[in-house]
Amino acid sequence: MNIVFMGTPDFAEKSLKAIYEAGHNVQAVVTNPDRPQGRGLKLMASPVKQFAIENDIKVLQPEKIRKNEEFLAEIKELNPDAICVVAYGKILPKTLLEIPKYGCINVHGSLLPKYRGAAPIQWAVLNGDKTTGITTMYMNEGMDTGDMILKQEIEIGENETTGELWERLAEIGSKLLVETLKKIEKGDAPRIPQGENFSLAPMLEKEMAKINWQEKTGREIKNLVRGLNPIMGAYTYWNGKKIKFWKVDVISKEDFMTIFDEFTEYEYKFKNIEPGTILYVDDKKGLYIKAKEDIISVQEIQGENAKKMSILEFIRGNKMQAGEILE
RNA sequence: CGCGGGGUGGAGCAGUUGGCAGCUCGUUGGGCUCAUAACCCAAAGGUCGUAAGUUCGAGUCUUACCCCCGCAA
Repeated sequence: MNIVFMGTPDFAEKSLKAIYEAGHNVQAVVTNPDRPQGRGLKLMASPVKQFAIENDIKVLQPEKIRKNEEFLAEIKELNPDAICVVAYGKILPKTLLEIPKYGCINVHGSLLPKYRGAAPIQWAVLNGDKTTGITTMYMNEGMDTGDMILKQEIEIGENETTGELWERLAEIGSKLLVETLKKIEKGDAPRIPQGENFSLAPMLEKEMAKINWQEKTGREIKNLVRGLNPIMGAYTYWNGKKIKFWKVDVISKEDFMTIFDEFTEYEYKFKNIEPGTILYVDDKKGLYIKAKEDIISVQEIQGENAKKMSILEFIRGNKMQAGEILE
């Protein structure tokens, strides 16, 4: 099949590679323009572009698509059988959607119609979902509102981070896309409307990365930490310094009391301790912080201007003390 | 010329106005205990990122370079 591929990050690169290796003729790749990125703001090519260059595929990088006649003409010229869109980051205009005879196929990182939008994988982890998956669909003009073709569900691990889930879904998505194309080619691809019952997964806002000790339970904080790893990292302030948590565990109050039986005699005080307070810290057992209901045990942490490290290493160099309050 | 932090024994850090290179952990050896991510004793391990400069004397001040990291997109 003649295909034009549109996508930008590594998630998309997996799919591009899969259809390329499945023997489809990738006529061109459309990806976001190179952006200054990384330290020193060097101009970086997207993973999709890099793959395309390595394999001698034509690369198009329009700044915008809507009302971009030159770009549209170029695609028409190629006359692809299908356009595959994976994490491209732009909504496509009708004029483009109508070009390929098999339509525009999208790989989405959730089980639609749940989590339409830019950050489905992140939200699945943030909300502590047990399962999620991949959906392929025919695109239309809305935001992930097209008719669905294939779906695959997977379980989310108890401790799985967005980054880990992201990679697994990229893999699954690439396979599902190849399968979808196969079905389309044979003409037996289903077309399932999404219905009215949907939810949204909007882009993540910067503010949400700050841990709200007053209102969040330990479990919610753990989901936040998992969900924001490795995109932003959930953070809080210790002694005026920003520290990020990359990995935490939740411990119930009861279990905590078992580990530190000296606390049982103060249990009556426990309710009055402010959330965010360091209950216990040393370089053997780690760092324990009171959350709204339960207790958080920090595993992996990152100090200001430092790299990630295990909590034990961090404590050796940073003299944290029980009773200090994080905010 | 986007902003900022940093390179000190294996790990994480401290090192004050330049004046004997330190702390916690780990490692090795020994001891102790019913027992622990327990405790006690001892030891090993550093050209303080590289090069030059200032100085009686530089981890510390100056300059250049290399490397690492965070923010930001």
